[in-house]
Formats: sequence, structure tokens, C-alpha cells
Amino acid sequence: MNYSHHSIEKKWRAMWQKNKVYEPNLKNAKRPFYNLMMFPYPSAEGLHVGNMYAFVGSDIYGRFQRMRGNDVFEPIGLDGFGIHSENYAIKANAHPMKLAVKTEKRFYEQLSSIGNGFAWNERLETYDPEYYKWTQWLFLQIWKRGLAYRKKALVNWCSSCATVLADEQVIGGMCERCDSEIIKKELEQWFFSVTKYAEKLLENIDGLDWSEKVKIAQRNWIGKSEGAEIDFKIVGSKERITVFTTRPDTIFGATYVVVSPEHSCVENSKDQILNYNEVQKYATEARKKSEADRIREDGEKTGVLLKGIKAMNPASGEQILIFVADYVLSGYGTGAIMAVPAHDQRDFRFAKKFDLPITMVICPHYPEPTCPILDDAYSGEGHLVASGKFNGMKSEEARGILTSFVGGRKKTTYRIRDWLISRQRYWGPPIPMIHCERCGWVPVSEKNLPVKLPFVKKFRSEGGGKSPLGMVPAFYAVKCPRCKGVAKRETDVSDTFLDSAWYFFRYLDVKNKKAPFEKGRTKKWLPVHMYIGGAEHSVLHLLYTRFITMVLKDSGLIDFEEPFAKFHAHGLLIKDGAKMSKSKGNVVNPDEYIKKYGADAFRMYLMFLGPFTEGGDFRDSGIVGITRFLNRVWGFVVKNHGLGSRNQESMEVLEGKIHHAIKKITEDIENLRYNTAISALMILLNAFEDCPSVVSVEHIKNFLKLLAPFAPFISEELWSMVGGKKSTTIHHGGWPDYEERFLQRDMFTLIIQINGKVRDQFEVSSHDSQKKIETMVLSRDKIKQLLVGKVVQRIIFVPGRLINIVLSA
RNA sequence: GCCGAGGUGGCGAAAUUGGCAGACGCACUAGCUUUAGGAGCUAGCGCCGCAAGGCAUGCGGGUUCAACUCCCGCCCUCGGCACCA
Repeated sequence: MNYSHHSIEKKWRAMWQKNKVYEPNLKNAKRPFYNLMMFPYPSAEGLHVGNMYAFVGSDIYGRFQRMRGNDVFEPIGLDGFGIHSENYAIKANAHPMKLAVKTEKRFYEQLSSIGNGFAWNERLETYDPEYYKWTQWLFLQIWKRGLAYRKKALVNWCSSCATVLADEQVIGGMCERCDSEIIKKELEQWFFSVTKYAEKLLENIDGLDWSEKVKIAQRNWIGKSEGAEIDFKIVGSKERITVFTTRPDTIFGATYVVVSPEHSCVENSKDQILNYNEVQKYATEARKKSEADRIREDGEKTGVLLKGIKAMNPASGEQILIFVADYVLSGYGTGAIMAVPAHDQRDFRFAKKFDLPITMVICPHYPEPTCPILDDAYSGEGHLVASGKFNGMKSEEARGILTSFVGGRKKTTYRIRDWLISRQRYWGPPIPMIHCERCGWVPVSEKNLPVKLPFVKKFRSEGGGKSPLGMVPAFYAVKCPRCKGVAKRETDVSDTFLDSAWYFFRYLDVKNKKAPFEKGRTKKWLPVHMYIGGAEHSVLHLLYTRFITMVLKDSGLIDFEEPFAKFHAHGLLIKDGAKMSKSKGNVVNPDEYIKKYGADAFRMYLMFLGPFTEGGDFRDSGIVGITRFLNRVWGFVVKNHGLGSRNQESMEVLEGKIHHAIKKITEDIENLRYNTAISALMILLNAFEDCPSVVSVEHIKNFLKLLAPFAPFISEELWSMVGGKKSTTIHHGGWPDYEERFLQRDMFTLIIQINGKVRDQFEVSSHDSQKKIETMVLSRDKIKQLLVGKVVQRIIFVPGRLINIVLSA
């Protein structure tokens, strides 16, 4: 007996909407539970099956919490500003502002078709002026706290597209869109001082209930390393080069110094450097070098000797050479290093290429008198050699001692950089700053927000580091808010990641015109109880969001500093063993599946094909198994719900199975193991079908409740059938509890092993003693035969499971 | 190179603290049912073997009465970061 998914989906979607089934009272909810899923970028032709997968997985968790009596808030919106959407508009040859209207409609239709319990009244779009007004406000708060500043920086530049790109759009050194090489270009940019929060961002990680994988990724990205700053004097000059090192114990082995192409010592010692032109040429070219070139070089080092100047090793007093090389990065540490080729692989390769001395100062086999000749750097620990009076000292101990010996300072460095926030693009919130010749940078007054993004026909970046808005005098020609003199509005827009760094605050108060959010609500609903999203965002988005939350805390606007109590990344859906992509032609269109099989079947199939946190392989063939299952559920309930239980004898066995399923499914949902929860539902249905006369209405009700998070439509329809006209929605119907007493079994199947191999099995009572069981086992014909002529050495008995007879050899 | 995850039938995958390897589903085979197509129902289904039995969780060792699970050494796949001193 098949059911018509079309009619019941339509019916219940309307009923849920009408009865506000998924709209919690944001102001007065008693048991708030914020169930958040990362909102999508509406950048493609529509929602990808991968997005659907993620949303369904998040929704099941939300529905489960709602049935447990929580006031679940599951909002939805669109991360519609930004390069993704803009690129799609360019490709579709449409204006992003006009296209947004269309994609919005399309996305929301698709999102409503999957049957999620979204709070539709609270939806938001980041390109809505009512939203980005507050994104701009947020920028001003950050500015006010002295955490926004401008500086020159090397940014990714695609000359073919004539635009800067975000780091995440540079794939293997190539432009994500046109696949041409990316070069670095120096432009003055806006930054947020994320590094000022580096220690707090790192420290708090320990207390988060996140998957360990993501926590490790965050720690690595922050990249704390402890070491020392040490000055190397330039011989015959007042100048000095300060280096950062994590291995001050190797300082006697520092046989040269390397500075980055941007380092100030090149300019400062201009007159002493004999080959200044050559050096400058190298520095310019290194800067122009594309990412792709760097990858091609594959560790091959380049550099130029600074002729005419030398540095002094402060430990040994030796005069050593100075190089400029692009393997030293200007953005990390001091932009200069002491090179210890014996104990650092990069320095080793450079030294080999330029034929520089390699002095081993850490010996792994001390006190052996000789150290091996190295074919690669040794970066482990050991004892100091060739280090004057420090010989024989353990390398770990020598770090601090040698640092003070050469007058160095202990120093902690972080790998994380400040957040480059400005984009020379059109489709984003204009940065709310005004530049005045006399007053410098002046913020737009909060009461004048939003700085509206004007409709501009020529929205494509033309290049030269100039934004599209830079061509629109009507936009940028303004008076200085402070002195009323001639001034110019900032024409860059902010990064998409800023839009998405605070959206979960706004969901709580989307209609608030006076403030971005209200303290009572944030206190009630935040931090987010459960956050689910893609693993690709486990570094940047989560880090930026944490940073913004910390800033809001320090501004006194909220009273917590971590936004997400719990975060779990969902897995990746693949098809035919490969990531879905248009170029491979293996993209699955979710709409067709929903139309053909129904949202319930589609949801369940997606969740059944593998563990949610690990993803899985999407095959067309698999969904029919779920369709069969749902049809059988339908047929069974329709046929049996009016009959009631007619056989008390086998009732107990069935009760045990139901309670076992409740326990299993409850625990599985809590741990996002939806695939095994669904299989438990199938097992339970099989048990029902084996003895329909034992199944009561209560049993059916419990079954439907367990099914409800996965298949919300069919379970609601059958619920109304079972419960009659007066029944309220199953989705507020309460989650079934299991009772331990039903899980206990009087009999169990004992496995009999001989030397660890299964030979026999039979039913025994759980209350029988080991001795009694042993006697029963040894008197079984099959076992007796197998033991003829053998000596039993020992017997291992595992209660409730097995017995293993060990024979002597 | 570094970090992380993983490797189990024809396929997607299961397997509390070590305790029946392959649950559940797909595909397949046989039978029933159906005018046919489709669907449904019943049974079977890791590999070799007529059977008894043997062999099986990437490869090689080890611990144990017992190893997918723990330990040591390799190989491969996927994801992330990538000259971070």
C-alpha cells in the first residue's frame, strides 16, 4: 500500500506554518535551545544536495530536542553578500542586486521543500540594508576599540579578473574562477587586530565541546610558538638585525643571517650594500612571484648575498654573511632569521645551494666525540657541542641560558595574522569610514547608517586596486563629518566573513530597528547550543566569529565570550567516489528526488547512506530501500492501528525490542549517528511485521515518535490517523523514554567456543551459575564429540555472552 | 613535508569496556503473485569446498583463552595546512 507524499507534504507544511509549530517565543521561552546550521551562500543555480544533507542532519537534531520539550530555535537565512554570489552574477551575466531577488526566492522554496523545522519569521539576508546596517555598526565598534587599522599589505591579485581575491579563493596558486595565476600586490588595506586576541582564542579552545579535529585545526592556525628575539649587530654600524628563533640553543651554529625581501635593513644599509641594485631587483621579483611559481619551486631556495655588510654572531663573535631570500617571510616573527643549517631543513638546503658553512652544534649521540656528517638537518634534541663553555649542556636547558647570554629576550609569536577585511569589490557592505585631508579617517556617525550600497551598472572590478564604488563620485564625494571639509568615503567593502561572523545574534532580533540585538535575548539564547556546519569553515569562520564575540564581550554588549557551546562538522557527500562538481558532471539535483520520492524518503536516504559526521557516497539506487520502508510503515499503521494488541504472551519480547530501539535511537541522535538510528527503526518495523497481533496503539505511537525527526511528514499524517482529530502535532508530542527493566533479558544465546572458534550455541537462563552452565555445555553431544581424546586446560566464561573451552596443545 | 580522518562482502555500511565479523539497506539468485511493465511476498546470499571443514576486517610482526578493536613497523586513499624559523 503506497502513500501519496505530495498531498501530505503540502497539507502539513501549511498546517505547521499556520500553527507556528517551529516558532519559539524568543522573548519568553522557558527552555531555549538554539539549533544553528551555517547559512548557505546562494551562489550557484540552487541548493546543492550537499547543502540539503547538512540542513537535514541539523534539523533532525533540532526536532529531537524539540520533542524532548525544549523550545528549539532553528533559524535560516542567506549569506548572500560576497564574492561567491558576485562571481555567480558575473557568470550569469546579471546584476547581483537583481539576481539576489531571484536566488532568494529559489533558495527559500528549496529550503522549505525539505521539511525542516525552520523559524521562517526570523529569516535574514546579509545583503538586506536592515542587516548590513548593523554589520557596518559592528565595524564601528571594532574601530572604536582601536582594533581596526590600515596598513600596506601584499594581497592576492588576479590580473585576468582584475581584482583582489580572498585567500580562500586562491586554489593551488590559481584563481578559483578563471584558473589563471595569482600574484601578490601591495595595497593599503583595512585590518582587524585578531592577533591581539590570539592568546585568548587559543586558551578558550580547551573548554569547548567541539570535535577534537576542529580544535586541533584552530590551535594550528593560531600557531603559538615560544622562542626568543636576539639582536645581531651589523659590523661597523649602529644598525642591527633582530631575529626570532625557537632554538636559541643552536646559536653557535648560526653561520649566516637571512632577511625577508621587505626587511628594513636593506634600505637602512643602502649605502654600505655594494650590490644594492641586484638586491632590490631580487626583492621586487620575489614579490611579483606567483603562488604557482612558489609551489613549482618545491623547496628550491633563492636569495642574494648582501655584499659589503656582515653581521656578528653574538654568541661566538664571528662575522657572518647576510642574505636576502624569499623563504623568510616578512609577516612572521621579525622578518629575519639566524640561519642554522645543521639544525633546520630550510637553512640546510639554502646553505647547500650557496655553499655556506654547516656547523653542527647539537649532537644526538653525546658524549661520542664525533658527530656524523649530515645529509639533512637534524632538528631534534641533544647535547651542545662546538658551543664554547656551553658544551655538553642539554639542548632544552640551553635555550633559556643562551638567550640571556647573548642579551636576547623571550618572545612568543603567533602564526595567525590580522584579518584583512577590505575588498575592492562591489557586492558587500561599504566600509563606513570617511577620509578627510585634515582629520584623517573619521567614522560615519551611527545614526547615518546604513551606508547604502548604491545600484551601480558597472559593478565589475576594473583593476588597479580600485573598487567599483571608486568610480562613483555620487557615492564617495562627501563632507567630513567632523570639520565639514572636503572628504572621500571609503570605497572598499568588507569581507563576507564579517557578514557571517555575527548573524546568529541578529536572528534573535531581526525586526529590531534600534539595535543589532537585545541583551535579554542574547542572554537567554546564547551561546548557541548546537552548531553544525561544513568542515571547510572549521578554521576561518569559527575563528572570526569567536573574535567578534570576544570584542562584543569586551564592549560590554554581551556577557559571554565564546559563541558556540557545541560544534560538529558534517561529512562530505561524494558521488561515484569523487567530490561532486559540475566539471565532473556528477552533481545531484535534489529537487528531482524530492519530487519523485518525497522529502521524507529523501531526508532518510541522505541520513542512511553513512555516518553524518563522515559523509558518504550518494547512489541513486539506495533510495528505493527507504521508499519501501516508508510504504511498509504506512501500510502497517493503516492496517493495524485500530486493532489493538491481541496476544499478551509475546508482548514482553516486543516490549524489550521497543525499549531497546528507544535507547539506541536516543543515543544515536545525540551522537549524530543517524544511519544506525534509521537501521534500528527498520529492525523495529521488521519485528512489528513479524507479530502484528501483538502490536498495540501505544507501540505504534512510540514508533511514530521515533520516526518523526527523520520523516516529519508521514509520521505527522499517521499520528493524526492514530490519535484522532483532537491530537496535536507529533513534533511537540514528547520523546519516548525507555525503561531499564524491559532491557533485561531472562534468556540469552550462549556462544560455545573451543580454542576461540565458535562450535555451538544454545539458549540459557541469565540466572544460571557458571558451574551449571559448564555442566550443560560439556554434556552436549556436539561438544562431547569434539572433545574426544582432548584435555581441557581451562574454561573461560563471560556471563551473558560466551564460554571458551581451551584445550592443551 | 606537517596535521587530521580512514582502509571490513559485488556496493553503502554495522560491530559498548577486546567476546558470534558483516546488523540494516542496495544489488543479485530462486520460488510465489501480477495480463505485461513496475511493485509486492517468501527464501537464499563473505570466499573456497559436495561435505566435514578451512580461509577472511590494507600488509608484516607482537600481546591475549579470545584482536576490526590494544602495541610495534610499513603501504595506500581522502581532507586540511603548506618555506611560520
